[in-house]
Amino acid sequence: MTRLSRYFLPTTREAPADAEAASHRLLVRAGLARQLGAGMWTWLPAGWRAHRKVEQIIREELDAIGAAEVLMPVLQPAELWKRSGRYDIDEVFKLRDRRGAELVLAMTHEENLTWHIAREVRSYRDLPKLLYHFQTKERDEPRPRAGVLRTREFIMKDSYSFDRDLEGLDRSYELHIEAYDHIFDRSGLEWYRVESDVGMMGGLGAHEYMAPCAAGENEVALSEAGYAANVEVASATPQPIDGLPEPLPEPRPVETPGATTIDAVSRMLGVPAGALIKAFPLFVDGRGPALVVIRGDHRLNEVKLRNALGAAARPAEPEEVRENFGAEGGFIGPVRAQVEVLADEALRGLSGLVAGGNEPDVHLVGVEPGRDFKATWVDVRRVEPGDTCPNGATIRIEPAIEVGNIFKLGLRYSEPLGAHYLDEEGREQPIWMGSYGIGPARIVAAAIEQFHDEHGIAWPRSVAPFDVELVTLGRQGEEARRVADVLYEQLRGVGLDVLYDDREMSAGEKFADAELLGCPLRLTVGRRSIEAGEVDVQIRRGREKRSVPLDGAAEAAADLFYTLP
RNA sequence: CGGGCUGUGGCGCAGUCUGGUAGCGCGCUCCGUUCGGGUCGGAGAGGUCGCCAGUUCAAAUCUGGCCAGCCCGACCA
Repeated sequence: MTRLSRYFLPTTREAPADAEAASHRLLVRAGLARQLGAGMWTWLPAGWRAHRKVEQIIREELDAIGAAEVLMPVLQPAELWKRSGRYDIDEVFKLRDRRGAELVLAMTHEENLTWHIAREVRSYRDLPKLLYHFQTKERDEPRPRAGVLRTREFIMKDSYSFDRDLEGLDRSYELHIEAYDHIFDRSGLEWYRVESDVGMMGGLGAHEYMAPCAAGENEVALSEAGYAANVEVASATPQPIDGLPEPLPEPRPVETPGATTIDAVSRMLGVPAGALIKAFPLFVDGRGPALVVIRGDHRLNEVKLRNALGAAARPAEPEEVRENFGAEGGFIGPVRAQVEVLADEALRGLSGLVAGGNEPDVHLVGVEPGRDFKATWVDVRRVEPGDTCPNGATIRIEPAIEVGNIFKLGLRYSEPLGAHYLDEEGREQPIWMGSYGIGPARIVAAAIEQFHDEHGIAWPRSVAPFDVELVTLGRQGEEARRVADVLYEQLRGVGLDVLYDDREMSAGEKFADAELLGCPLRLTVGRRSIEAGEVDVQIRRGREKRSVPLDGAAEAAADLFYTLP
């Protein structure tokens, strides 16, 4: 019996002043969730229903690939985390119990599960294993934001795969791709599986599932030819430069007093920004000073740079720049540089370029990479909209929220936690692991982000809190109330989840609330429709109105419901 | 962690500059009215002005400290 008169669905006319993201505003306005503190959210009944619908889709698809659900504690011994080397991560919440024992609140559960696997798995016959769980994860986020998109405490589905070898891991990974593709299709979202950075943790491969939306924290490079990559790792063919200067037989110094920016040099010399060589003096961990150069109209991608270097790097300090280049920032360049030079691929084959002269107020014109300086060629620039993807189509860049990720962990946890097995020859082998996450709350939020209008949410039917909102305009004792009471039972009888708005309120308020909550179908029973022998139906997405005969209305509603996106 | 902003009935805000004992809209309660797109009218309830200290005859208002929240950036294995 889900009667709105007794349900807890506190809708509001106005959103909290500090809510900016559409999902944040609508989660609150539609009565789905409330904030308790920074990055701490309470799911109210209707919001929790949506969350659970997402969970159920995930369960079904993971069960379908042979994964089995478990439950693990949030509170864990710090010892495990010290062993895996994750205890020092700032985001890990740490605490002590009354005896002073150190504990952590888990942000993921690799240590926990690997610990058990290490104890229980002995033989190659015990592998592979696919396990998953839903659990509250805790993260001391530096900056919670955008409603439930980034919180300090949230429920995450994590799967972990345990295999005999890399080939086995590849199979588990492929199984997860299969399951995840189904999950996100069923969730009704627009989504992309993108290549992603394997991060500092190493790893053998990773993809992220991204849902484009305005409030997204990530950027994805997409093309019509099916290219999809996180901008952090995206590669593309650059756009050509218009008006490149004529090549010179050798670099020639020119006076460029005070021109320390790309823009200033470009204007002073009358050349396009793309004709400049932008130089970044660096200090590479364990290697010392280096210089990375890219095209003047390009931007450096720090993730790609880190991957190209195979080490972390920081911008060189001003003293280090003077010491190594004989000039201040703005006038340094790769020609006759005394340090290791890395040059972005986009510079390869160009000539007639302009570079810093490595002396104050001087640039060099007519520079040709390869001829005038030697460099290691690398791909470290950020792709730009309009670039050409590897499949030959034009790149566009969209903000997106990461709703899932899959990651080939390799031996990252099995080694420190001692997860081994004996192979057919009786030799001890490490267990190959993968981990695979999904944030149900982010799917809920992304659905709202992607599907809303000025009236409220327009849920995909698979995650809507209810399939149908039944609105009666009749008061206690009126016929419209009696008819709606019957229809409510009939709708439930045909298997629909129904929210029944039986409140004694004006029609306008009930309609407005129904559109705010955004169930795929709204059925209205009032005196007018009864006299016509009909029930009025509104399809929330697009707000299309129809009528169906009162007789058989439940079946008609169900038939219509299953045709909706 | 750096930068910016905000804390005043449940929500959204004004009042703070220029100190004089708190106001508006929505919501809520009651009465009447209306009844298929947030009806209309009337009467009410509800506030330690984020917290602590200081200045002052007097502090929402001035000063100092603290706390919380939001936005941008850094960060987000």
